[in-house]
Amino acid sequence: MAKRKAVSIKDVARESNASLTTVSLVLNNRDGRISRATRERVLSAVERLGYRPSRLAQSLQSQRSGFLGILVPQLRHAFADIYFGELISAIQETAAENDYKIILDVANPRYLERNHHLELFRRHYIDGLLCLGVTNNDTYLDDFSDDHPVIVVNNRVAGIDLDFVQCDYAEAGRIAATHLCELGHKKIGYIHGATEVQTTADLRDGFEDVLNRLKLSLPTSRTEDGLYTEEGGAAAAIALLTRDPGITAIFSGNDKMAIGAISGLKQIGKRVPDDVSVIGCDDIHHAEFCDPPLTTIHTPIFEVGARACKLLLDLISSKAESVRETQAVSLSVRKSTAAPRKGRNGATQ
Amino acid sequence: MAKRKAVSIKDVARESNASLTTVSLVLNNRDGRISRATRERVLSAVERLGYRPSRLAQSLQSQRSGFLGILVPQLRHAFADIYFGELISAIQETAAENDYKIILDVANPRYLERNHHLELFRRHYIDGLLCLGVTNNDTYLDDFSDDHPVIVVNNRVAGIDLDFVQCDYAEAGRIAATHLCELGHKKIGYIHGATEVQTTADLRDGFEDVLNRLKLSLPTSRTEDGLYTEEGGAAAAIALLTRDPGITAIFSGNDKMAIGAISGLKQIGKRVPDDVSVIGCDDIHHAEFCDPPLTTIHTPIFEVGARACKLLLDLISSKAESVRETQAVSLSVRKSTAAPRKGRNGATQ
DNA sequence: TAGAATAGATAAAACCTTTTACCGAATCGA
DNA sequence: TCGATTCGGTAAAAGGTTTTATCTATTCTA
Repeated sequence: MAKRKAVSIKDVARESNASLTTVSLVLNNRDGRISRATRERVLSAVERLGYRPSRLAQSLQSQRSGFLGILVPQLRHAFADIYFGELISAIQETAAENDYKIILDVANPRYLERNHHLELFRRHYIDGLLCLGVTNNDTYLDDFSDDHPVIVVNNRVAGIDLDFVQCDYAEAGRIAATHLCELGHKKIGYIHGATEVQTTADLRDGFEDVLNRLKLSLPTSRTEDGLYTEEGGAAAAIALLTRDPGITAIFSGNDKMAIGAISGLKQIGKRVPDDVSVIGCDDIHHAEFCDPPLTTIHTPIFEVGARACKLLLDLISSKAESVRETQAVSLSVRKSTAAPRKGRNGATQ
Repeated sequence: MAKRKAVSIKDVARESNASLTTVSLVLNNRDGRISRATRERVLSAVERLGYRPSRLAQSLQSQRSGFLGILVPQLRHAFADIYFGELISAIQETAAENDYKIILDVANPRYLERNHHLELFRRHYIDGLLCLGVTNNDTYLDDFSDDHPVIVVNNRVAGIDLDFVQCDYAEAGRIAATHLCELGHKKIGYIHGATEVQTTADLRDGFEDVLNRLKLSLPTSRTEDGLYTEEGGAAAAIALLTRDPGITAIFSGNDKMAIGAISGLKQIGKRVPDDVSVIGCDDIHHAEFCDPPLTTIHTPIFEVGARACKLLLDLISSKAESVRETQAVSLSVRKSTAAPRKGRNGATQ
């Protein structure tokens, strides 16, 4: 691993009998002031030496790093999560198309305590930041001053005035409720994720909204925390059905928990959708391949990621002042929901 | 977004009536040459001004970027894949512990054609590179010269002499074959992933090795490509059983395809494991929550990622010269494998 | 008290670009 | 032929660090 010294613009200048400036001008195509002969001489020297400008020096000079940061929360192996993966894919693709590179950071307590999130800007690591998996407890978002381009992706933070791009989770809740009610369900259980996530609150609001309008309530006895995980979803479903065997349908705050719920229901001898319907939210790739294939609300996660990245770039280049966008969602009907069986239909209990 | 000028070391020097050098010396704790009084004066100015050294300037000076690159292949939404996610989690965690940050790049054809992978080093983006999801077709790996720290993660490349950290896939194949044979299976199908991946070849070699030793062959008729996806796994399982209904067990090159295979088998009325046993490889988190829970080979992916990152850092700091490591794998028995039913046991066909 | 040693601080070079301001030579108009 | 353009090119500053070599007091030794 012997580091041979990197070739710099000086070497090119010497090799081509031109000045530093001339080389730089040629390379950056600054107005056509350089003669054809000189240009070719420089270019051939560049080729010969294999010269490539140092991005460190360029960034230092231009005061732009060319990096975008992605900040994800600390979860069990954060990046192994399909939801974050999808967002990150979208962001990196969009960034690459615009000649930006992506830096990945995990906002664990130690990280925040040491103000590493602020260092990101202060020490010129990045030109803009995308925050994923944010909750209402993430007060560190308040630290970012107005002149730091920051966008919250697929979420909002109650009480903090930040730019965001999100899906319409209130509408998602309404669609799920409407679907189940139209099938004839009356006693519907709800498995929720972390309540400190704003979109989770939106989802529930939309869901309850429709239920209330139809005079169907959502008592806390039909509500369980599924911890956003498969295990949690399974446990929640079992708890719900044990407490209230009259439940004929379950709405789960995400697909992971929905898949867990189906597995939990099977464990206690319930068939899906014959005995209990299950509807999820997200439409992860895997949803199509469970047994039964999962009916769910499709949320355009990839598009949200791509859009957030694009708008962040606009923020950086001052093409935009403020970003607040909400994307439409839709129902994706598969095999995990059906009409309740006659005779068990709510009235039994 | 009015950018107020960032405070530099010069400002601190002025504010504290000291020279640039003194400030730098204080900040970097260079030998105790600075008097207590001066040190405090400087530190208080730093505090007052909120000064943080520019990492661009530091990197330019030190010729170390403080970044590690992760290069992943272009797949459908690469980062949404659990396998890559797990590796990336491990790498980012290890990097952060060592004060390195992670840059994410996707090696699509355009990227490689423009030699962006070489620019990574030449233009001082990164100090070292980790290549994920590499195949034997990835000749671009040959471009990296000896003085560029590069490690291939959980793979090798036939014919190219590169550093790597991997799981013992040959052993994984042997374990799977042994498990199925011990249960009494004779006609075993095999769903493979991309044949251009070296570890896939290792896996098959180990698998066939045991089969051959027991005088059980693996004819091509019992072999199908599952494309590494759930859909592919489902289609492959259906194809296998259609072609040879006597098959009583299937070994799948990864868990995703195994889960797809189970779903495919159900579609054609086969029960798992009653009619057909299925064993996977990887032990992804989800494997525990399928129906039935998947028997699989546990590969320590997270550890491989962490180890690869650690060794890359050793390479960078010249603590290591060359890296070649193979991690042990183990059998994780769940509910998707069982002894074949009497009377259908191979002899039928 | 002269000379040496030491403590404390600094000027300047180096890292590598881009950009501004300037200079000399050739060309042009009158 | 003189003055003004234009053309081709360059020196130098700026961007923010770290480090080396150097300088000036002060204290110590003989």
